[in-house]
Amino acid sequence: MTDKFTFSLDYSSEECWGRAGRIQTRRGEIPTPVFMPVGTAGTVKTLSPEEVRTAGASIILGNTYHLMLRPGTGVLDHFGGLHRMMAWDRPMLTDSGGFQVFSLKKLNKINDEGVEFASHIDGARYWLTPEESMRIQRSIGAEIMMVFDECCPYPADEKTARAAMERSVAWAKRCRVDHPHLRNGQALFGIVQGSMYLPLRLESIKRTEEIGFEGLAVGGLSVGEPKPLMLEILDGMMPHMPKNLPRYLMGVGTPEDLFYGVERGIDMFDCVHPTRIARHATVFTTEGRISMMNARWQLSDAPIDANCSCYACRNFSRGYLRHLFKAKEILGLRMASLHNVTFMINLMNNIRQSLIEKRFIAFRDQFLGRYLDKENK
RNA sequence: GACGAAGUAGCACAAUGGUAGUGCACAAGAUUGUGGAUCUUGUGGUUGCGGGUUCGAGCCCCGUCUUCGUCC
Repeated sequence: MTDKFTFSLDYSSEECWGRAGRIQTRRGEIPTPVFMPVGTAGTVKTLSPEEVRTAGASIILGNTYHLMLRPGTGVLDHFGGLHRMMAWDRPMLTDSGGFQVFSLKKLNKINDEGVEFASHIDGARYWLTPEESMRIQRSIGAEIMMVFDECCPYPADEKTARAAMERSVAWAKRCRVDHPHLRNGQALFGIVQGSMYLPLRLESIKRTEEIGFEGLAVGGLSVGEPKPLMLEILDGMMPHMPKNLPRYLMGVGTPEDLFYGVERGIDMFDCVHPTRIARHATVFTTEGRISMMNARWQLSDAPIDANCSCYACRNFSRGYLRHLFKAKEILGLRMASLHNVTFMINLMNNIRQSLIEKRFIAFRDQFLGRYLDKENK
């Protein structure tokens, strides 16, 4: 494998901040904008790698925190990394574990050195530092690694937000020192923090960009704040984000979020939402979200979405899928997951095409008009 | 046939003589860098039937029907 990692732009929209490009990696190309399915613990839950490929995924996520606890770096090293262990040969991105500092509140200690976790599996204590996160992410072996950051909760006062931002910058420098440009063939992305304070965000962009990374992510959004506030912060930030780097909005989003992000210049998205709600029977359609548990589908011969190319939509009725969920059959979770992942990826492909063909705004308005208007269903 | 026990929401069960509840099921929501079936809310009762006692009965008394058990 050659250690390549480049980002190039095919087209920048004149209608909005959106752009279409491609990331070249040693394991293949990632067209952008891209939606990345999340495979936290070495699997996109319920789906085989072949299914994830068929859904059209060009890259998936793995998670440092979870993989460090289980199977651990010893096992990962034995198998020569996660790609080989899970039989996924396309690109991969790993989160740094920083988010779990925020989302798993059972951490005992956080200081400038790092974070002490109590494992959610057996309570054992683990130290995670920027250097340790880099070491673990090298064992996993993803094409894209993320810096170890501190994501502060919402709401947070300005002092708390600044402290988390300062610490994230300091940790980002340590990550870059520990993991120089394409060490081990792996790229490293910085993460912008600053909570809902635009001045902090802008300072974070500047100081993180100066460190020098292969991509820049927006962290700390979609953590419970109102959607308009998230978009307001993005509006303020995006014009100041470097144009020559891929821009990654972490942990977002929903179908509508893809439009909101792309038109503001985001190139990469990841989110557990599509696969999580799928396991609870909620699926996307071009006319909005529906629950496959609803009684009204009992006698329905229709597929989830007649325009969808996934296996579930080509073969199964809503009536059958409802039965599977009511009977708690695993196939229901699998088919809903496959559909939602396929839906997000196809939607992003269409968004990319609409950008290139200079009709993004029209496509956005047409899609959201139907998707968000649930009254007509 | 005799004796005993039990009949309460679709199901399984609670409820000193004082506003009939819980779980499951059913129904509708929620879920955003995943702690793998979670959380929230809601619908649903002539307490087998008929009398009686009581200010008041799911509960006490009588009758009756049904089910289960034991014995003949």
